[in-house]
Amino acid sequence: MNKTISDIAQMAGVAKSTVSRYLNGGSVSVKTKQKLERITREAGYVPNTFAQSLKAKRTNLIGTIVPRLDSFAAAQTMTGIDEEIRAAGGQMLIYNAGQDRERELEAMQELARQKVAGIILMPARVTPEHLRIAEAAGIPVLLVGQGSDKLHSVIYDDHRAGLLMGRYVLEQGHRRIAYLGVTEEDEAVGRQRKAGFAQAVQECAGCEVFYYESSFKIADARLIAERILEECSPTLIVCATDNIALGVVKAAHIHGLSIPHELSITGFGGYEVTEIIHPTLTTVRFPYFEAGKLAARLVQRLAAGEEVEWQTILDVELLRQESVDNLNIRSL
Amino acid sequence: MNKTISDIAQMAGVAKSTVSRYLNGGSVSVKTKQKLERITREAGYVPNTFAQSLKAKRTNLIGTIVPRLDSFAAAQTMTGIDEEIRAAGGQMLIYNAGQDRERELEAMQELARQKVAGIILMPARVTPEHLRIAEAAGIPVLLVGQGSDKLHSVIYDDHRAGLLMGRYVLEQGHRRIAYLGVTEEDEAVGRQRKAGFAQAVQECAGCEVFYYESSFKIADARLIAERILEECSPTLIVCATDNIALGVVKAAHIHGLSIPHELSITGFGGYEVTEIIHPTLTTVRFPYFEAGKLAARLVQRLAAGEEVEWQTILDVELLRQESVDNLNIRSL
DNA sequence: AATGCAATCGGAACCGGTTCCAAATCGATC
DNA sequence: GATCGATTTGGAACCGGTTCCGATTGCATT
Repeated sequence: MNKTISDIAQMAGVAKSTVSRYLNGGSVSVKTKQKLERITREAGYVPNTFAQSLKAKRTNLIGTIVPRLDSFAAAQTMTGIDEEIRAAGGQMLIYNAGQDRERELEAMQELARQKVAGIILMPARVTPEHLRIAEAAGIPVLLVGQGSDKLHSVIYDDHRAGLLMGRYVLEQGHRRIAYLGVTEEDEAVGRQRKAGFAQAVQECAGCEVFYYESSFKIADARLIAERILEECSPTLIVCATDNIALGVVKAAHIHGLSIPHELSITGFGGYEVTEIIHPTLTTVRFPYFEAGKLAARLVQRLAAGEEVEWQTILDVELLRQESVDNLNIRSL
Repeated sequence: MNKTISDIAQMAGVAKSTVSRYLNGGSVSVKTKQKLERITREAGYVPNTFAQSLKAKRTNLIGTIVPRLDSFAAAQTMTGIDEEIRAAGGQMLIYNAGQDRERELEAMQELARQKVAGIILMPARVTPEHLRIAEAAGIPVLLVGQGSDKLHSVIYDDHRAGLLMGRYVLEQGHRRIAYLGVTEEDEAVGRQRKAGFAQAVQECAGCEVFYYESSFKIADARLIAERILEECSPTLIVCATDNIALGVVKAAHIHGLSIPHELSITGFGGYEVTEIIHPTLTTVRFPYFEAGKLAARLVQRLAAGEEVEWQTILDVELLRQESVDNLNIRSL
């Protein structure tokens, strides 16, 4: 049913090499060019991608491995990647790892099998296994969100994000603070953000901080928040992600605590929802979309054999909104 | 650098047809089986997908065309599709149409070119162009969210959703209501939901309803909400999507209106955020995830040449939450 | 009209698999 | 040890393109 290049060649009475040359802009006489134009159009000819890739030994696909599809950060990053790749005439193949390291590794191998031009990976943690597979794959692998000294990466300044947030809330007069973080297995979110925050705390005398840990899920965060409220009744809870902050907001509502007067809350991420809820959530904006665009550009340059910067650190921005009370004013 | 089947054959001292047979579970003696097992492992052989697909003339890819990547509904649906396809050993290729009909059509053609096994399409509207391309593509196309008498589809009971919501809010005593909908070009969201709601209104005497229209964007909804509040000061605003409802919630906060006592608000969708915000949003839950799973199953069966039900209507569920005031109690 | 050069074209090989068919091998039986 | 049938194997064709190379054609020049 679908026409092949040989069919076209036969219909036009030329060799298939001529048809191929016509299709790829090789030297073809005006006469045959016109004839082939007509025939390919009438026959509705579309070249077979596999045959092309088989010969070319490559594709214009960029594989993207995301931890999950239904997260704001992942969605924004994917949108950025997609926009950039499409502009360059390529395509994005999305692989959902479902927050499972095994599947992340499988995905890399599978994408390598499919000879994608490059892989963009958003891992929770970079393990030696990742490096091994990336090396064996023989195609460029670029990390987003987590750095590595062995792979190219686009990362956020998580340390500075923590520092900015820490300094800001201390400025606002908070001295009894709970930090609700995530596992330290996550270098960027788990360690760096916390480290930045801890540095800010160190710069300030007489501040008591209680560290807690949650998963990335809203429901989990909410449960831990209840424990925090019982155990140490802080004036503020700094949450490692906006989603965690949403869980804490929920817990505060349930406890009947008004935000920010009875409990201040902050997040990290800059999710759209932070501006929608009331009060709006003070957070640090991470440029997910821009990271996606940049990652796509870089991985395409890598695929083309160019040298690119080893690591790009994207800047973050503190968004001062309504969920943090200014204790200085109140105590006047 | 990458080994081919011929390399393996040479190393093992057999014909490449034997290697192929070994790989695909054909009849091979125990001895050569063991030898090939060892050699393929040591050589790290991985078959070339293109060569396989070229011969097989098909892939195990399912193409998914979404209107946008950063929407709750799309993310949930994609997650469902992905889960189901992965379980069947297939893969999902995501195409982001960016809410642009032209790109939707392009995507269909491009996916057809790549000989995907089937296409899952989430269109805002089904046009004759869609049907034409779907027909020409020669591969199964399944719609999610919008129906058509020419294509297989998985849809939601939008009419019933509107009806349920309408009846519920009328039960709660609301008689001065604004309905903030979307363009009627969108058959499901724009027409059916509104029609269901309108039917409920018809069943009830003495109810005044004001119809407005917004885009799907939170920011737009917020602007229109301000106009609604000025123009007709309803006791309740029924919004065609949860995102629109979020925009209205925002506007209400800005106007200092307390929800639900001074203004009740409802949405449609059942986005996660509706349970997080305070007050929680009364809405109708749409089974996006289940729709994705079902769509994936169906499109795979279609790809296998099986007959499947032409249209599946998934049921919706009213979620009574806190954003609707019960006027009956108040007026006692 | 013969010559030379560039533009155009056809044929064949190749990419890396799968599959068909015929040939070779094997073990069991007589 | 010859015969038979079942297994196993090798060879070749094929999928649908691209590309190399040599042959043909066209055109301008002498």
